[in-house]
Amino acid sequence: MGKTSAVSRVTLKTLAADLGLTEATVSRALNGYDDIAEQTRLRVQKAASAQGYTPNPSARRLARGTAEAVAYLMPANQSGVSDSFVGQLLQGLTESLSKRKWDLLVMQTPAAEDEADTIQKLARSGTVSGVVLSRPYKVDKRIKLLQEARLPFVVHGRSSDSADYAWYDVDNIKAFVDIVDHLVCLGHRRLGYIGAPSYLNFAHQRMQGVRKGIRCNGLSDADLMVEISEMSDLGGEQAASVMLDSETPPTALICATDIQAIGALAALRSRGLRAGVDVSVIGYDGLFIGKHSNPPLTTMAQPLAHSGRILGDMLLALIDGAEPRSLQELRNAELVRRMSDGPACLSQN
Amino acid sequence: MGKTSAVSRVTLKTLAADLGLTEATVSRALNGYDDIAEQTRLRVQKAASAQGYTPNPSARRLARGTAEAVAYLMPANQSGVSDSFVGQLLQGLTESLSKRKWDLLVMQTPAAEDEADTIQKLARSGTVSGVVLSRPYKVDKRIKLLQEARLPFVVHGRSSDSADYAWYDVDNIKAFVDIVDHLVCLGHRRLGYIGAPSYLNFAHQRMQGVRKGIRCNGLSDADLMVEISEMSDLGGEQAASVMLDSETPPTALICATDIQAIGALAALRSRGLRAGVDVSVIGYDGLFIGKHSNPPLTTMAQPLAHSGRILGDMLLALIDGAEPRSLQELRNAELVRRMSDGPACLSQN
DNA sequence: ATTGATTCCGAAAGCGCTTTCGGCATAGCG
DNA sequence: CGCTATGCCGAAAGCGCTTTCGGAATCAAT
Repeated sequence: MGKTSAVSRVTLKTLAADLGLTEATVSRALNGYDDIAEQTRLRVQKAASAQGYTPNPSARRLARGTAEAVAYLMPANQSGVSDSFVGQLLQGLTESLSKRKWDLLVMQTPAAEDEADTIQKLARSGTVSGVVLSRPYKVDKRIKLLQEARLPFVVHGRSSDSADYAWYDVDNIKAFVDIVDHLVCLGHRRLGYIGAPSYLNFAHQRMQGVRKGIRCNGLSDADLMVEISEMSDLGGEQAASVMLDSETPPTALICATDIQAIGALAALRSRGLRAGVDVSVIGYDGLFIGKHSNPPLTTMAQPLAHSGRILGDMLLALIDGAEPRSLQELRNAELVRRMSDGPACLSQN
Repeated sequence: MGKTSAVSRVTLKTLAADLGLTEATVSRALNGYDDIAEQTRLRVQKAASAQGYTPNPSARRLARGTAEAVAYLMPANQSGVSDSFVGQLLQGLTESLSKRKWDLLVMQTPAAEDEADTIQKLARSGTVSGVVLSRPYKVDKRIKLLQEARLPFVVHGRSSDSADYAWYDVDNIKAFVDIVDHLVCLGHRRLGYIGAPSYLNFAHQRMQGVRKGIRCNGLSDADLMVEISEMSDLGGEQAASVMLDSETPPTALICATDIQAIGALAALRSRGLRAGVDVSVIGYDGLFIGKHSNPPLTTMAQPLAHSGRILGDMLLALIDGAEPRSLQELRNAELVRRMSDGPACLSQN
């Protein structure tokens, strides 16, 4: 009862029998071998589509020894706020994979303990012939495991040692240097940085960018106040509060993510400070929602429009034998000025 | 070169050889058959984990005749704004499925033309043993196709005829009746409704809810102004603009989704109108971002915290043979009052 | 000691498909 | 007309696993 359809499947065997041919011949006819008479090929194709034949993927994969599928390793849901980019990424991935009619699996790497186990299983079982990994850690065991397992993979982002694998990333350092440049141009000299936990490599990179920007602009570490918070609006709000309530509050707040920046805006509002006038706030991500925050958020927008497709294409190339090192793509983020930044408020100096 | 690892896989055969047993015995030992001596079972399990044996899923699926996988049919990306709930849903689904170690595939139903084809292929190929469908249309061909294919499925939402399949949905009608009630209580008598395309059934339901609320409160159709827009901030803004610029603008705007509501807020601002004071705006979804809009958005929050897990559990139950009709769950949305609603502004009457 | 019931494992078939190999035709050549 | 090429298809093995069936031990019972 229930289990599976009572409808008799149409298999190669039944098809072949119907046509008076062998399974082998039908298979080759359908798979474009050139030792099949054009006429029979047509006959077979017609019958196949007429009877609605669809090859059983398990059988084909078993026989071919290939998975015809890749896995996307979802980032663990940090602090409640589910990542809105996941949907976009998946969409691009499916697009890319559908060209070969491959399947896309999504999995979550479980607790750190089981990480190794899970990935090794994934590799050894041959469930997939490739993996897309999102948001790597600074040192990411999963990457090492994938390398050891010789399972092709591409990373959305980079870990600290990114030389030997394929990745697609945004130049976080440059992005945050640019932010600092921008703020210094506006006259800001005391900056605050609201960072994210630095085991996430992008967070580390962004922090590096800020420090580099400070140096390049002739400022010193004393001019930079740093607070690390979790990646949520509340985290950003708390971090901003700490800085704003300090003795010499910064005149500009740089945030590792838009979510935190939006929290920072709330902190400003609750203190009667006007973002973009009294204190500048700049975020990173280019989230849609920044357009509607109060005030609209100035942000570094990262290009992730086609990242899913790009990652998918990279992975396919990799599986086809391309060199991982030849598949490394670095994009630039772009400053989107809205209303939360402005010239340094001199009265505060 | 590339393709697959050169590392010799450990299969049932090698394992069996190592142990001096038959593949059959090893298989049964690993799969909990009770005709295996406890002692040998232990021996086998030890060797298996020591050598890192992981069964080839394709082979197992082929032999067992079951897919051990389900598919999630992503909603087509309406108008650019990718749906943030997808990530959350997938997380819940993977959780639920991991209990059985099943795989989760994500696919997109392609253009309407290929819909039938795609679903029939999905069913006939036996790629998956179940499907989760999101955001159905008012009349949804996919549902009929899944029924005909006798492929177990659960729907996140409902189509117009929801009697015979399993679903998990929010009571949209009640939610919007409640919104109308709330606004009428606040003294509003001229309402505007910013709806979504009604081929999406939830949009249809919400519209019904509004109309019902109007009737129940003794108002007439003349008291309701309706604009349908696409589900985006711009759509909402345009729809709101039309209504606000009309001869007798409504004193309250009900929006089918938060995204549109946020657009409506923008329309208010650009006209110098204060949301919650001059005009009330209420959205639906309970999106996180509404907390930070300008002003914070009053909204009907739908419970989707565990929807993924619930849908997954439902699907598994269904595959186990449960009656679809016994797997229908209706939840209620909850009004979250923030700052965008308030008493009707009498001066406008 | 003989019988019948248990316990445990091996043998074998098969899931649906792919792919190599060989063989029978037919066509082309001298 | 005999020869080698070529075109086209069938036979068969095998991918790695599951599952039914039967048989060889071991045990308890008479």
